[in-house]
Amino acid sequence: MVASVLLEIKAKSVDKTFDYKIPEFLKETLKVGMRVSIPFGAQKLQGYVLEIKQEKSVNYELKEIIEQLDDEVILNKELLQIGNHIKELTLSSLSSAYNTMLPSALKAKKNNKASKKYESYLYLNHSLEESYALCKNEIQKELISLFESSGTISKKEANNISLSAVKTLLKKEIIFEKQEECYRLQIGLEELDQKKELTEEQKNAYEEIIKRKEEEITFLLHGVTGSGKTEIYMQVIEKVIEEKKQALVLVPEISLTPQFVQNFTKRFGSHIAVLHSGLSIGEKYDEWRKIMHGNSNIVIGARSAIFAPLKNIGIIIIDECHSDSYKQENNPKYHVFDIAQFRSHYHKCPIILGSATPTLEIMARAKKGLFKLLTLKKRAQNNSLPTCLLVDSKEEVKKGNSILSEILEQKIKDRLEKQEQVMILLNRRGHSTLIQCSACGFVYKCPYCDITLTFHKSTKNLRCHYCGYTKYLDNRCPECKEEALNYYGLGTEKLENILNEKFPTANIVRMDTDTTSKKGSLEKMMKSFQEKKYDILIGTQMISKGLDFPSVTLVGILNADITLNIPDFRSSEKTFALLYQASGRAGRSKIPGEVVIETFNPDNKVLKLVQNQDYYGFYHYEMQIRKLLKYPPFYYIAHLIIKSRDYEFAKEEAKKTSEFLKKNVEETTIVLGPTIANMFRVNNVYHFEIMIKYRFDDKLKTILKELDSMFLINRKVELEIDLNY
DNA sequence: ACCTTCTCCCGT
DNA sequence: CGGGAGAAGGTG
Repeated sequence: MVASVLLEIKAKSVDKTFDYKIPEFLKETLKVGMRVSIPFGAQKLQGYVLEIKQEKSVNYELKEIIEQLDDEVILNKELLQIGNHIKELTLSSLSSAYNTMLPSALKAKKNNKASKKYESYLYLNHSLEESYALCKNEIQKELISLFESSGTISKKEANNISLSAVKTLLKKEIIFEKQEECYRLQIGLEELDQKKELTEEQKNAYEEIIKRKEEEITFLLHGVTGSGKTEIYMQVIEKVIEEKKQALVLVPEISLTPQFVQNFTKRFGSHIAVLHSGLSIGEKYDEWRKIMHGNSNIVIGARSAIFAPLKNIGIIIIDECHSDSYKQENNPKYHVFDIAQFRSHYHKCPIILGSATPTLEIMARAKKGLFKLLTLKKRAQNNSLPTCLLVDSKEEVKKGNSILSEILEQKIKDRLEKQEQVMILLNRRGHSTLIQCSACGFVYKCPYCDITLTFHKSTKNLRCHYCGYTKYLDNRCPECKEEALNYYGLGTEKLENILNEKFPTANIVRMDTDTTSKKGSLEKMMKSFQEKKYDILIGTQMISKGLDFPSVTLVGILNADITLNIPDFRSSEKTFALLYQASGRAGRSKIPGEVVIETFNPDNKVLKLVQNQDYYGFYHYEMQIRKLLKYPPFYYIAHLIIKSRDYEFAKEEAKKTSEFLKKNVEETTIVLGPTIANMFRVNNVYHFEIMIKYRFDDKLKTILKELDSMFLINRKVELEIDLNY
């Protein structure tokens, strides 16, 4: 017997299967979808068995499989198909598709040796009554009583009660111990919550979804911030679970998982699995196996959780569906929604897209009738949306308030006195983003990328936010040796220092990737803020979406222009969503909320629309622009990056690529570029980009595939294709 | 991905 | 003609 094996190498040059002989001792156990270890040239590699057949397809002797690496199938039929789907959608290699779908414990890297964890469990040798009778004292009886509910207890737990009693019972063979697989992650059990009464609007949405719960259909649940989308999700899930099906819930950021997990455990108890990048390799592996073995009926997680190996999905929920975190930045550049659609078709179940600010693409499809639109116009407890104030930073600078406007400072003071909470959004981490010597004009830049270095005060170093280059900062200018460095550009770290000076009695916490990278720190901060141990929460965009802190009555947004000025056709949309979402964190209980937005462009149309919380105003305004400039949703965009360490080479290849495309695409397709990419030099690699705008072009994919294979020949230059730009 | 073979250029 | 560097080719 022969196995076709796909190597676990992401490179496209080996993206095909190789045949191996199945040795006698594996004939019974080896199945399609398992990993094996195989000889490949002079190396020993890992691969996935994609096919098992009787005869080999080449006319020479085959090498034998060395070892079977799994005792169960890890790529079932559906996952195998999803891999092929990703390959087609993104033009990536099949191997890189499977690679992103599986937890890293199942990959061949050196540093992820997570194995199954075993723990000792105790069992009774006799019936409960007999066991009680055999006991010599009360402590032993107490131990026996622990077996009443489930028939087994962990030895660790038992030892905590009485080490000696456990020993005695074991010795007398009243109980025995057995090693069993266990799961590392322990989700704290909460007291169960009752479900909430739905409002009229919520009930309508709920019923629409339930009516079509066996169908392959996408709902867009468009509800203002605080309209109670989560409650609808939970009641739909309840229905799904009743029918012995499972729910897949996706959240955009790890910052949102603690809140979701807490709410869901309160409602549904313990059969919840969590998958996100905050877990250790071992924990992720355990959660994955828990799902694979059918031991959880709700999965909550970030992007890659869309691949959770559930076998009978009843509902897929993509919360805050506008978030760009649902698109993977590196290869394969897939979008979660495309995978969700595949699984929705496979399991015949609905998808719910939830958001207060759907992207134009999503809303346009809903308006066209491709998605079923469900709208929630009111906040759930009937409290009003926050009032919103635009402050002109130019005027403030004139008054000498370079960072906090007078009015925002006033309002913060007021909330502190009233013991209400404040959130401040500043979408830039670090201390200062520009360090310049005032004596000679020297500016610190990354030696490998075209970007200024950001100063991080707590570690007293300068960092490149692109390639990770780090350098200790001396107070002396490296050029003229003067001690005259000036710190420009505001980041969250500096803001924290300033607020601490201005409000010395307030407790302030900062949440960004720098303060939440340590395991569990995010959960801790969230909990402390929820318990009002802090008065002010400072954060980057990770605090903007979905969080529900009822005591927050004031939201301040500093330097709202940061996102607006990014050179990207989606910058308006991103700014609108970010600011609207952040505003929505205010006034989520009885006390009405207020929002203060500081900007250098108070007359900007997008900011005005945020101020009025006018989603449809923004939608119609931005749709006109997109139509005029031929951007999505009116045109699709394919985006190419040509990169090389050799500047001239990259430039030349990019030019040739563009010419090739222009010659071959449909007449209605527009090829723009090559131009210097946004981040032109990263890690000393030069980037050029080409943008392809198209509406109907059946040939395009074939052309791009051809182009891709042409680039394989030359190893000095690389082509990256993004079909869902 | 990695190992082997091929090719080209320079040196004595 | 040997040696070193770098590109090209192949792996079942």
